[in-house]
Amino acid sequence: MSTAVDDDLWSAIGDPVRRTMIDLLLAGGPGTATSLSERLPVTRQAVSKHLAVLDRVGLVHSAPAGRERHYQVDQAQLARAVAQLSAVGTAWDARLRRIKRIAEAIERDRNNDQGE
Amino acid sequence: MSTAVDDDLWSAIGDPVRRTMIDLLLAGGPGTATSLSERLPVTRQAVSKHLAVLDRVGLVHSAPAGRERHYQVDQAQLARAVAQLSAVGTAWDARLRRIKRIAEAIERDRNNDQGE
DNA sequence: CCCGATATGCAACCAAAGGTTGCATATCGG
DNA sequence: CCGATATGCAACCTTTGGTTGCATATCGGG
Repeated sequence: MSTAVDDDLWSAIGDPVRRTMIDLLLAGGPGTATSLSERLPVTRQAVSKHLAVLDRVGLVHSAPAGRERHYQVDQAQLARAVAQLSAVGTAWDARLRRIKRIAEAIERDRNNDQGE
Repeated sequence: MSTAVDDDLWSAIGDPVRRTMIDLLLAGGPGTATSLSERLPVTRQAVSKHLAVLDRVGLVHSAPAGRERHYQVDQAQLARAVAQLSAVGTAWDARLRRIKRIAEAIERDRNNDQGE
């Protein structure tokens, strides 16, 4: 079951640029649109839009500091996003294992029939 | 470190409709664009486009069967995608723990300074 | 064998999202 | 006070997800 909020979280971290931005903010601490854009293949304005998206879903918080605006990751919300990721991952993983188990069962049955 | 192929995998499973499609294919076995669209809030044509995207990154395979075309999940590729998910998840998780540990260390130092 | 029903595929068209450039505004610092 | 720097806002372009309409192909009963 997926809620609208969860889908928002997913699409927020689904963008590769936004994932890299989160990486940079986690690795280097709080940063600005300008400082992030220096390490990304897109312009400051594009970064700014991505930050707005991340802010809207609560993955980052911002605070004005003079003429700059500092952004930092909301750790609780990111932890929640990580939980979403691993939830989908484990769900698919379980399905794959179940399918494999069934396939093996069928294989065994087929061998039995041939043996009769 | 992310490669172009990995980004393709990510963006493929980043779309909520495509994630649901994979869920449906895993739960119900092989299906067609028409059968999937009956359980999704989008038209058959939209589903068809999504299937083309999933096919292009190798997450599903298709085979014509009379007037139908059956799609099924490529288990190995999906397993790889799941690995990508959990890799990013654990990386962020590790960063979060490290940040928390550093914060606690700073807190301890501050208390020590006050004690001097 | 033929014809209606069903499953696809292809094309045109629309709206939202990601990206860019250009310009206006605000703050820092000598 | 003034130049340099950091943002914010707006217009515009391209890609992507979604739709409708139409043509094509196959299945099956009469």
